[in-house]
Amino acid sequence: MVTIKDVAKQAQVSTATVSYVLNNTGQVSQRTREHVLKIVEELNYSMNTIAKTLRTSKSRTIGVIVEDMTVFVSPTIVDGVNQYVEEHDYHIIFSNLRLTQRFGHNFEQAARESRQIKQTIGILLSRQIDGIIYIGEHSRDVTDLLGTIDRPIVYTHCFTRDNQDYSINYDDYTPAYAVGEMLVTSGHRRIALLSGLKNSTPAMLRARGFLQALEDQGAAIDLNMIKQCDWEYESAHQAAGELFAASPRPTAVFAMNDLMALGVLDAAREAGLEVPRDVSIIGFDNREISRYCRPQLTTIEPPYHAMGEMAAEIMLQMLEGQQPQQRSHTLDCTFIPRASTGGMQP
Amino acid sequence: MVTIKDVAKQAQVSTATVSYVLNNTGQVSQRTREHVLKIVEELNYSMNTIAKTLRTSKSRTIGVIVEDMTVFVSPTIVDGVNQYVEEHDYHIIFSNLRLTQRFGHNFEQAARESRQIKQTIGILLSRQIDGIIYIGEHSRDVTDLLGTIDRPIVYTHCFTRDNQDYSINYDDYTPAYAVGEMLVTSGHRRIALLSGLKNSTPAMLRARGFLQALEDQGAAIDLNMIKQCDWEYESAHQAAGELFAASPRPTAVFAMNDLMALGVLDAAREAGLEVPRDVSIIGFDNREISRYCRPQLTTIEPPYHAMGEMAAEIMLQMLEGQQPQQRSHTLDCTFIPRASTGGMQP
DNA sequence: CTGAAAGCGCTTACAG
DNA sequence: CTGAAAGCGCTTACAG
Repeated sequence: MVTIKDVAKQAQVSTATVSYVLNNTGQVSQRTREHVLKIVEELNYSMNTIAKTLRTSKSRTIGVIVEDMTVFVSPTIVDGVNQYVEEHDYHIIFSNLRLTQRFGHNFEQAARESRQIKQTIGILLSRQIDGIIYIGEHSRDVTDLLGTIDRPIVYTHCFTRDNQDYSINYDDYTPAYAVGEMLVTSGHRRIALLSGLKNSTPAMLRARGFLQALEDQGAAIDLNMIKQCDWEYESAHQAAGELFAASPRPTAVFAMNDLMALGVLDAAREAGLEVPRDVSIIGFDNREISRYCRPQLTTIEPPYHAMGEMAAEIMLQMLEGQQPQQRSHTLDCTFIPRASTGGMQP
Repeated sequence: MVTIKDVAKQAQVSTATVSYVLNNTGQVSQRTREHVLKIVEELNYSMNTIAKTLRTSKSRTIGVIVEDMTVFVSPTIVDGVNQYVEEHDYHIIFSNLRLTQRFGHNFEQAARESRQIKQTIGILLSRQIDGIIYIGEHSRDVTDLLGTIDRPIVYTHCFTRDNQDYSINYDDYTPAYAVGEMLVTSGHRRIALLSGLKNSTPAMLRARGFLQALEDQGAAIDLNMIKQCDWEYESAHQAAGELFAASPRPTAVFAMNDLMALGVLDAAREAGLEVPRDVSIIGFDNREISRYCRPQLTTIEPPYHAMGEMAAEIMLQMLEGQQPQQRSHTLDCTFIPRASTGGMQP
């Protein structure tokens, strides 16, 4: 391995000078600089970042902790983080908690296992990461999960109580409001809502936005048309079956995610209803399946990539010594209109 | 930051002794050991891995290069790697080439951009990674893409010429053979094959296995029933449309991936054919969509997680100084029977 | 503009 | 069984 010392000897200068040239610090004459650079080239010198880190105690490495890599949101967020940091000459050291795989969706249990999380953090810290980006599997309160850490943390796809920390999430309320508004203005009056688990923040926000839109539009809210489901296909399939069997049945259904919307789609088919002629269906997430089911599903796309980028951006700002003003960021979703929605026939 | 020196002073021993205790090396009396450990605890000492790496030039960190994180195979493979290395007290430093996003599927271009890959590797190397695991976006020859590196490399979901290097892939031939065999034995005689791009290794192997099975079963191979597609929905949708319009039409279609199988599914519906009564359809990949389309798709699941684990296993073996015998590993796929296939009515 | 030297936090022959 | 000391490859006041 060729070191700065080899370069210095070969170039007949001190290691200090080589270091100055390499880092563009200090005052070095143009002549010396070029000479050193030539030798660096000749010797094919490559910096030992580890040594630099030990000396400067800056690793230019961000620890990225993802609750579960195999959940569909994770790769895109990680990709966003990765893209941003690489553009700024940082790197990522990666830890996958595998929370879902270990504990299923029993997050109470997982919370108790925060010991494991703390251990993971300890390991990352021992590698002198400059900060931590924590990527939640679903948007929820993770206060106290990580413990106190004397380094910058940015949360994304999750948050902490009272915005103690920096967090990047997306806006659930507005797109749900838009869906409600859109359905009413296109003539629907009997609109059903299939909710995710009720203790979930996104479910709450989406319900609130949706119902507010109905109210603002002067549309009656029929409590029988609001069904509590669990984010999964089957619960929605069953609930929609009941809705479609009732009389009068809904002419539009907003399911809080694409999986549930698929359940609705199948229930409609089984009830002999045609989509969107007889019933409009809207999902949330813009998962791949929403493009390949028939008819294609109108849905809402959360800005996962942008969340990753922004988490990285805020992190690097902090590492440059800035104190970003706003703690909590909420990015906009995109409405994806497809074939599963249509206006009511007059 | 509390260092080994602080511990040594507090414990009234030398830093050497502390190091011996921490690493379970050298001969330390039980008494001293316990005392040191107690101080370590009290001071909440945590190792500076960077310093250790500088000293030992072993970072216990693997560089993982993934061609594209957002391609569906990647998260699972990464997860496998990550799980294995963490269980063995290694870590991952992560780089995403974003090849598809930058160059689309124009891999000739991408190959020329191997300069960028080499730069990425340079950066990883400067961080003193112990080895590199390279994860391809699709199974293909990546010889010379990385250049020469004086550290262990393991390729997965791709390979190099003549098995120069260690590589982990899955077996394309056998499951394709099994599909052909299964279709013939369940009574099908007119069986269509929708191929991926012809210059692709998996497409070639799957075709070979499939056709061999037909031949071994004594089933006639009708060249009109073999269609060259491009892995995407639309090409398969169109090809299947033509197949179903012809007479006689196929009673079974093997599409080389799930996306194409969906195209076949839609073409069947449009042709008024019921699946599987009128036509059986089989895909490949076991993507999420294959479970949510109707009818659910019979398909084949490649062992992505196991590939990641095995890549990591081979890597760690090399890092422990072993020379694993076998260079090229081929793991088995799993057949996933679902509702889109059925036997021929007699 | 350049160099000598200390020091980042560890490990490891070596001596005792 | 334990300690003194060199050294991993860098950076950075400081002196000149």
